[in-house]
Amino acid sequence: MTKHNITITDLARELHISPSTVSRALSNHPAISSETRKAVTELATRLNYKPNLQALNLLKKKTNTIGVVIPDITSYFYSSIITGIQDFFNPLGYNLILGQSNESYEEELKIIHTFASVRVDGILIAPASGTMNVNHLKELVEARLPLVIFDRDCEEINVDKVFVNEYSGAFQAVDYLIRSGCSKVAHLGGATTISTSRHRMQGYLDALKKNGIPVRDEFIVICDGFTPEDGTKAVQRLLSRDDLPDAVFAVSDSVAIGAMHAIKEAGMDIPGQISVVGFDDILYSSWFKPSLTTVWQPVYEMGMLSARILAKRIDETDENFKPRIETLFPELVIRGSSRPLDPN
Amino acid sequence: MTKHNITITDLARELHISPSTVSRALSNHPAISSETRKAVTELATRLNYKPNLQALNLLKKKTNTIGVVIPDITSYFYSSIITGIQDFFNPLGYNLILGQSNESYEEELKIIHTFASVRVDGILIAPASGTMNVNHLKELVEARLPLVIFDRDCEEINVDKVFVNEYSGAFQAVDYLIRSGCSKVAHLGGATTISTSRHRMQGYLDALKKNGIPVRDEFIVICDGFTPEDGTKAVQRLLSRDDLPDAVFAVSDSVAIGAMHAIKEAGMDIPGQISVVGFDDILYSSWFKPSLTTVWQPVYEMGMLSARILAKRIDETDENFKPRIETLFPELVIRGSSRPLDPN
DNA sequence: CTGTTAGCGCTTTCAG
DNA sequence: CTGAAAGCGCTAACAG
Repeated sequence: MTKHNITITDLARELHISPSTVSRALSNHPAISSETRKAVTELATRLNYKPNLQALNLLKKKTNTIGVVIPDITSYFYSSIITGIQDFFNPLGYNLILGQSNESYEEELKIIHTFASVRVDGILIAPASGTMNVNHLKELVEARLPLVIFDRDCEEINVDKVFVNEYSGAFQAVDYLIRSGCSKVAHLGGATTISTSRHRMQGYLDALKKNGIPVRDEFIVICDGFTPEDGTKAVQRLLSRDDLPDAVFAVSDSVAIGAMHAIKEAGMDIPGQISVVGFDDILYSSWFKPSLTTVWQPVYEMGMLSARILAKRIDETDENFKPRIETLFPELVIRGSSRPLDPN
Repeated sequence: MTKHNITITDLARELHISPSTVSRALSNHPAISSETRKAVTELATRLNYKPNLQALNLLKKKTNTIGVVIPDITSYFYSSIITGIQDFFNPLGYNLILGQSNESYEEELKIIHTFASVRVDGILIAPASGTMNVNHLKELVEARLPLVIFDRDCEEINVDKVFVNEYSGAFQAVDYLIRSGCSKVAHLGGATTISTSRHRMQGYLDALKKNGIPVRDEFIVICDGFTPEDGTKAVQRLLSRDDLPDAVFAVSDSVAIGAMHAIKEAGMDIPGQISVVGFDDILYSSWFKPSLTTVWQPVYEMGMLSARILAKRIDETDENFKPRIETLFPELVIRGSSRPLDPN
């Protein structure tokens, strides 16, 4: 497929002027006669000239591209974040290149390396759950490549970060469950390698404590993953015991959906016998039966804010680096899978 | 943020050799003494040298980036396609840049233009529903920029295309509904500006015809959009009449979910009184109550195949262009929202 | 086996 | 107001 993109030199040759003049005319340089400017712009549009950004990049040492690394683009959560990032960066003339780690450290590493080679202007990353070693991120910092971490924390690395306050979300959820009359609240947790799962667990524990309810280890089940099937399996362990919980706080909506399914299969009523609360507020959460009470996260905002912070860092000239850590607050959305609060 | 990425010239200076020798050493050129090669590679790794792909791009007139334009990254359907595209292109050293049209022609136009400026090696596009004028795509073809259209058709433009056979999916669904004992099958359709909606409608009509069932206009409702709310509204119009359908074939799972909700609200049993079938097989379709019978689409495969075809076109040298049109086949997934077939 | 040169497309001094 | 020249980082003839 041979194609010849027309260049500034083509225009210059055609008009019998120098490439530099064409360049100036096109970039609205003041010192250009209006005639030549007109001639140039006219020819340019006629020939459908498009500036070669590659050449500019090389010259300016800037690519106007941002690398985004996420575990899974298929999830509503991360794709919404991307939308936020894009809505911030596109109007500024930046393009996004995407990498999916699939929760794998090796893939993440590879992505980071190609992003570095491509010379992206900055990187936004939600680290994979499999990422224990963060040397690849430290390298970026040393290379002074602007980096912001979002959603999941990497304690060892000191850069700009944007999170949702998972702790608060979990606390709100469990505290509400207790106030709605539940006293035996179980938790279906996520892998403790992920900071978000840990913080949600902590919110759960503290809400129990605040309400004077002792923690019962048998009411805490760690799921293998975040699928409904994982939720089903986990809740079945809970249901197989004599002493049943009267509420389940799940680490994610997906897990909660699986849990609801198993509870209904076991012939129990939601929320009559067991209340269920999830986390995320996924797209269809209000359309399940019963509709799912859950914790909404400001995902789009998280994308926007991460992008804004990164952009600032990219433009920054001064050297003394003070990392910024921003936290956004989630909100409890009460629906049909849990009991209403006493109107008192 | 000042950073100095080390270059091939830096290495050359350090080792008192010429840049070209360094270049050759790094690219495993045969005519290089093993000593210099060793010295170069060692220094390169020590200094953490990363080739500047921008420079290479300029030289080779190739960016190793692919532009992908989709209406909405947030949908499970399109994000799965992206995964397919990525899984094909990443191993080949290509990066993806993403554009979301939000179903708007203007946005699509803007995206296409920036992609052209960035000099992507090829473009994959699922046209926006708002795109009636396709001059921007024609321009790409004229500029000899490899282009493949997927998911939604643009009849006027003659390039490689990859689709799912929507007609077949719809036909299978409706034919099955009739064989399961339904005779009054309604259709909740999508905007007829979108080729997929039209083809699904046609499959519905032909399945009725094949089974000798007359088409009843009052059983066809076009939804305003693809949300559950749209499905709810549409099905309510159906339920407000005297003569009720005994089955509903919805243009998408999302619409079907809204429809199911409204039907249950109206106190009717699914599938006892009304069967419901959707289209897409979204992530949670088996977790609704009842679980949703639907038409599964080979989304990941569609992404992969589109990517493969684009890659071929990019590598192609010869000029005589024969567009390829590929069709993938969907499959009916029978679940709880419809009646089982008589086992005969 | 290695150095020199030119050039990818563009901007930007420095001279007219 | 315009042109010539240099250079961003790299590769690829062309000479040695």
